[in-house]
Amino acid sequence: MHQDEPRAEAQDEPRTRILDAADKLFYDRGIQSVGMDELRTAAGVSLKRLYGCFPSKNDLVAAYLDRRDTRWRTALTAYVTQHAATLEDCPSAVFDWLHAWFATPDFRGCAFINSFGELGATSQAVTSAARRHKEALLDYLTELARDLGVREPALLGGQLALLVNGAITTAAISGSPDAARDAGAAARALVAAGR
Amino acid sequence: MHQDEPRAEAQDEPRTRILDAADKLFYDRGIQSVGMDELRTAAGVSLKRLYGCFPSKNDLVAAYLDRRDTRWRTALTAYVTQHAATLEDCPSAVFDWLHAWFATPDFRGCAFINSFGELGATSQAVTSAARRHKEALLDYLTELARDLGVREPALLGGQLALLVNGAITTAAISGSPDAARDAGAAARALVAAGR
DNA sequence: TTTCCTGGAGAACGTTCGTTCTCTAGGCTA
DNA sequence: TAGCCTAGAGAACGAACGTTCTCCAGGAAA
Repeated sequence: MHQDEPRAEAQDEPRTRILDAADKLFYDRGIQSVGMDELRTAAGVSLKRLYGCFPSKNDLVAAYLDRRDTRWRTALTAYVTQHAATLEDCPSAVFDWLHAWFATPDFRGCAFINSFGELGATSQAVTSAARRHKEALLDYLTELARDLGVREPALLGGQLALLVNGAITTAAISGSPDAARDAGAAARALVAAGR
Repeated sequence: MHQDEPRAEAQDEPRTRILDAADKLFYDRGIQSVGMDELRTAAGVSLKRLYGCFPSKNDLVAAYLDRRDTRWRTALTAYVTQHAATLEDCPSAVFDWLHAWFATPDFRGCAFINSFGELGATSQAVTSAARRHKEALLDYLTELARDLGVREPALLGGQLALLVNGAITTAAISGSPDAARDAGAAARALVAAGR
């Protein structure tokens, strides 16, 4: 007799396996480059079950982006709250986390920017997912700016978001994580100037 | 008898029409979403001539990116040299030009970032085209920083590039050109701090 | 007029994709 | 054991893609 997993986990284990495979493949190679058949193979799941969990590829893409949004922002905020000793250290911690991400071997830019560039013109769902993600990032950074007691928190928050997005795309295209350092320095200068 | 165009122009008129159609369609909807047949129709050219000018879609994509690179950077530098009264005005002029671009009705982000997100993982040609484009932009901004007599021109140039790329992606996803204003203000603050 | 060459229109080919359908094996209930 | 339901494996389908091929009209050359 084999060991049984807990009920709830076993229940959506296929769904999780599919999402794991989608996350890896879609992020690595882009959405249109990955077929449902390859996805099925990677997830180790039958086509019937794949379409049972996600009625269409669009649904799977939406779920992929949704899960990636929460995971990415959770990882960022967790790192910042854990590694920033003081409030003043928070902006630097953001870019430290980015630097570590950029140095990851399979880093390939922002999934939302990539998806938007690929499908934004044809898929309203992708566009709004990207918009929600970037708005949530902006909200977080604006809140951070507000906590810093800066003169115009909305302005600084927006500028930090520009630096984050610029660093991500630059690091992806250049293939080097250095952009995070320049961005961090710029962020510190902007915070200092905004007081 | 109809009027004859000049020889050289008539010679590659089909090529130009193809590139014009490719520029519009690829930029508007992404590369993989546009088929060669639709391109042929938009260019008003036979399939035979299309494949005579560009032996494969990859070649057309490369030519599309190449022409867009030179046009984009030419337009930027022309605007800056024309609208910046003093050297100090140059950074602001860069972001003024971006703002005007963002407000264009068919603005849809950076063609190179979009192409990279879509095909960077599968096409070495697209990756290196994007890399060359961003490096050329970085060189221009670094030169600009050097002319401003700043302490670390390479650092400031890189930071201006981050702001430019961040503003482009943010404007594209948010659908608003406001990012250019925040980026311009950040650029001025960074220039002032770098002296 | 006949022949030859160019180029256009679009049919055709082979592949790939998203999605559905068929067939079958195996486990549960009676 | 007999009947039934589930789910897996993968064939099948219709559409779309990149690319090539066929056919034919029309102009230049002799």
